[in-house]
Amino acid sequence: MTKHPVSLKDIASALQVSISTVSRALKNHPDISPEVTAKVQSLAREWNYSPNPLAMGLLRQQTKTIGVIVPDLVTYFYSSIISGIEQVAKENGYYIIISSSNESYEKEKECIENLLMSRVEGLIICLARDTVDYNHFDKIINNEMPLVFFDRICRTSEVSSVVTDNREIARELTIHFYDGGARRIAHIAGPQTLSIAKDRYEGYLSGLADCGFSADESLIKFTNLTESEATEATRQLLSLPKPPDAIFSVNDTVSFAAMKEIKRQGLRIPDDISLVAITDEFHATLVDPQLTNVMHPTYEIGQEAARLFLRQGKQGEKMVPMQVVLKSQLVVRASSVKPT
Amino acid sequence: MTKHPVSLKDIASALQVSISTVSRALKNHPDISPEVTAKVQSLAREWNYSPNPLAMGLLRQQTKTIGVIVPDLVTYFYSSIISGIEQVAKENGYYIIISSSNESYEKEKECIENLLMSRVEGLIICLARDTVDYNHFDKIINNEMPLVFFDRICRTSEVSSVVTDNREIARELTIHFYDGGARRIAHIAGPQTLSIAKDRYEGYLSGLADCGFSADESLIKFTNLTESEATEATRQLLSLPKPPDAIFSVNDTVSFAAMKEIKRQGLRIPDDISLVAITDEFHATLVDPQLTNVMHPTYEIGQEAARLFLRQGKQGEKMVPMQVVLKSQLVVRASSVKPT
DNA sequence: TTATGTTCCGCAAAGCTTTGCGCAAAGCTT
DNA sequence: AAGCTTTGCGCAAAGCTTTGCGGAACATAA
Repeated sequence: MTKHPVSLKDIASALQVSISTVSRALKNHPDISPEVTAKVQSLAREWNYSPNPLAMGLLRQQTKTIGVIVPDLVTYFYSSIISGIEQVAKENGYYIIISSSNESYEKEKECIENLLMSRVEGLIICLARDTVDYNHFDKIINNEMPLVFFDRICRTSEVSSVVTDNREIARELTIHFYDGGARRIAHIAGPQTLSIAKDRYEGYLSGLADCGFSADESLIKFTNLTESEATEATRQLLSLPKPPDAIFSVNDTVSFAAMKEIKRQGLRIPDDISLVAITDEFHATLVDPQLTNVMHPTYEIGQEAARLFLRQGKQGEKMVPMQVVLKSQLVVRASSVKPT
Repeated sequence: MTKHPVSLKDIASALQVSISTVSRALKNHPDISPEVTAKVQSLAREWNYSPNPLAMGLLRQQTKTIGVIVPDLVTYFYSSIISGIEQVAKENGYYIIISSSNESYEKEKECIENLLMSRVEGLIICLARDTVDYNHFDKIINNEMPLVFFDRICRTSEVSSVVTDNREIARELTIHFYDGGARRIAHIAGPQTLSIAKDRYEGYLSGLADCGFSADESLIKFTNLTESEATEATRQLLSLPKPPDAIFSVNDTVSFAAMKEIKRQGLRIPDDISLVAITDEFHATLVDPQLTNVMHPTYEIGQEAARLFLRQGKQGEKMVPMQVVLKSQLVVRASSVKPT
């Protein structure tokens, strides 16, 4: 049993032919006689030969590797997006290296450096929460290296991206609250430097307007998306002289923090407060009452991001940044329908 | 701006010295004069040189890559274990390639083939649910390639592994039910081909014995760990003439399926039925009532698995399979304490 | 001046694969 | 039989890095 993987050289010396002959025989090159070809192929199969990706990479000057940076690894949202990326990547012969920025700007820069050192062919990135300037992408963009942002994006005129229709769904959702009987609709927002947070905030305002309301400053709380700030924001909202009768929270972390705080105070959902979560079906149906939720097509986001990436890799010519917008879905459950 | 990453050759030709001189200068080899060393290092820094991992891999005959196979990617349990692996791997200059077996035996074999073709240096694996024979690891074991199992393990006399104290925690948990007032303690078990399922089942029996009970066949249901079978098992238990007053479910999927079904039938937790979940804190505290849970040290499992892996890689001599057992923690919350 | 010793650097091979080109032998034509 | 084509294979370079060894240039000693 060979300790090391078998190479063309091994086959060549076993068969007393040259390495080039083996290489050609394996791809049925017409220069090689049928007899030799047969012998080579049969031995290659028997010994389970497969080309050394390192050597191929060196030769072709490509690593067939995509770097992926996400704010965290353990959330369903990101892990299922990664699954989507992985599937398309694998189908096209690519590997992915996954890094987590832990929502930190510094860590994000570090990840990029590391991935570039690993010679990834390009990057698929979801911005960290703390990322507020975008110059660290200069090097990548200038080198015309494939780059795709998803969910939290920036520099859209230069970089392709995949997003969901955040503005629109936030608007729908706000109107849904109104239709469900809510009249004081609060919003726990995220940092306005973050594209998704900004879009959802604007959608919220737009929805309010559609319902004939103007924004009430006291019903809008900005957070940094942490559980503790979200809890605090909820607490403040609930202690208002006239508390909200519905809360639209900007993402899943905030949604669940709000829900916990509402329950902790002994308030009833949706009777006292309607709630919508941005999360997946599993989590939405896990709790009582089941949560109306905005479901993102996470797997598809990943797939689209990978496809966008691959498209960039191909056309060496003129790269036109593209933006793919996927539709989220509002699934109405008990948490947002007030008893009549 | 160079389109391609800078190589030793680029620096060498810019400085009119040989490639070997550049290589040596970068590592402060005494053969190289201080002047040349200084020039080389300064240009290397300026041009942001970093060695090509492909070339290094080819030279050293190592890819610095660990293949990781998990049953699924989107569960907190596995994704946080992967985080742990990733951290230790990165610290030691290793990359990881993650594959999902989707709980399928066939897919697991396929993943192994693919990873071997990618020239991973070894594998860290959690067995798929459907894996019932273990011959597909022969090739890896015979080649003395580093291999570590975690959580769901096999061939322990040949392969190192990381597990939690399943038997013991299952026993404790059963006794905890008894102490909490339960007298008909049911168990929704998993396939007995799976090490963890078997261990927990045995721990359950042992705990019952400690409480002076013998096992009641009707209170034990075997499932394949899917949500649907778990729901069905719960339904059967609840429809017994004398239904259980506590349910110990073998894993998180089953735990939540059981909880949902119990609630669907309008039964109260813990008043009618006590429940313990095997899950993380986030999920345990998300629901009403908060669930007593068995918390696995997931991140540490990943770290330990990676460390075991690295230890194997080093000592080329005699490889002694090691088993690391980590302690799980039983965190008591409302779901298992019956009102007195 | 010659022999010996340093100092400082380059050559080349190895690791694996692909591919343009060259070359020998065999077959064919006239 | 001489010249041409075809067939079938090998050489070598390129992609990047490390490292043993050889060697030129200079310095020192006798």
